[in-house]
Amino acid sequence: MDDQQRLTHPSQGQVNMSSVMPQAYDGPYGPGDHGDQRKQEIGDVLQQIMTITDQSLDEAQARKHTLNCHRMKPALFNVLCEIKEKTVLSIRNTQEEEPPDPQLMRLDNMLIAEGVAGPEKGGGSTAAASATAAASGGQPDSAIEHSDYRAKLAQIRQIYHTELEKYEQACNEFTTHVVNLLREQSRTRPIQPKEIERMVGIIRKKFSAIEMQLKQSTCEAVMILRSRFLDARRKRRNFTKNATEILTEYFYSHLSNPYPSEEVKEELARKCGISVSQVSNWFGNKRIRYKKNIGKAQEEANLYAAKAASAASSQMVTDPSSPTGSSNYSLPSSQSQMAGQGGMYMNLNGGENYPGGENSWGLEDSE
DNA sequence: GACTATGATTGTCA
DNA sequence: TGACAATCATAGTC
Repeated sequence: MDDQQRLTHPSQGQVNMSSVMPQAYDGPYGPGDHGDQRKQEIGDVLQQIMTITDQSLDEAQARKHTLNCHRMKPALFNVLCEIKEKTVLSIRNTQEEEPPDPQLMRLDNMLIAEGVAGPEKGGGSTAAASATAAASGGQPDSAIEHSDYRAKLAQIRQIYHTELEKYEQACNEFTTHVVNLLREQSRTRPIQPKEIERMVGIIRKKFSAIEMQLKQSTCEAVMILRSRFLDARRKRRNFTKNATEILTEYFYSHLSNPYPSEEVKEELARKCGISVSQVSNWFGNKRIRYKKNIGKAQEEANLYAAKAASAASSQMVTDPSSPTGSSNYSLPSSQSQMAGQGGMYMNLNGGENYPGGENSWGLEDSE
């Protein structure tokens, strides 16, 4: 039996589309079988459905009850089922599992990495702690800023979780509400469990879009916080006068070979209260800037030479056995003596131990 | 606000 | 991988 036949054939016990259409209706029991009366009844039922939303809740409940008990209800329900069957076909295949949103995954990963989402790790910013430590080299200032950063991050974390909780709660409430509504409606119109699932899916999708916005703005907030607190360039602090003094002294007392070993760098870092990489940076910058501005550097070198010489002479008075008084480091013997006597610095003008002279840190005769 | 000093970063090279 | 050179970005000074 084809569709057309089925739709118009009354013997199957089905009420078809045409049965609710007055112009095509012959009555479920055949033509002339009180057709007009039944048409009227169905018309009434439909009218009641159309007006049900305008009525008060109690009234509507009562009407709903009447409708449910109506003898034509199963027949009408079948019609609706049939219509549904036809229309749902088009959406049936649209519910395939979607892959996880890469953008959402990226946001999630970032929030976890930053300690905003996921389990709280040591104040919510282990990553921040390591980043700060690396950037600051353990300066006292950084401790204050670090705790400040942690506090702000914890604040962001708290807001994020509060908002997320709110969204989830609202989503659950709304979903429950809609599911209940659909279940209730399923008594008067055909609603399959799959449709309810689909509706739940739609709601969840809408809420996850809101959630994504929340995650996005949280990420932005963390980025701003990070750039404000952790960007090393932004938080550049000049070294203490003492630290600069120590480094400069070492530089000029090793001018023929201003390349401290790792051990010396560590020692300098410890004395200056900075990191080894900062020491490396400092020497890198110093060497380049020394070369670039040799005239000015010589002035500075002579200043340190004079200082070293006076220190050495006073050392000689108090401890004549000491070979050097200018440096706290275990200098190579020749340099120590030169530095102790101010010889190396004086040689600057003679062009022997600085890049402007014969030794341009080619390192062949650095020691 | 302009200018300089300076610590840090980045890209290149040996 | 360390050094160098260029550059950035902030601090400090005038």
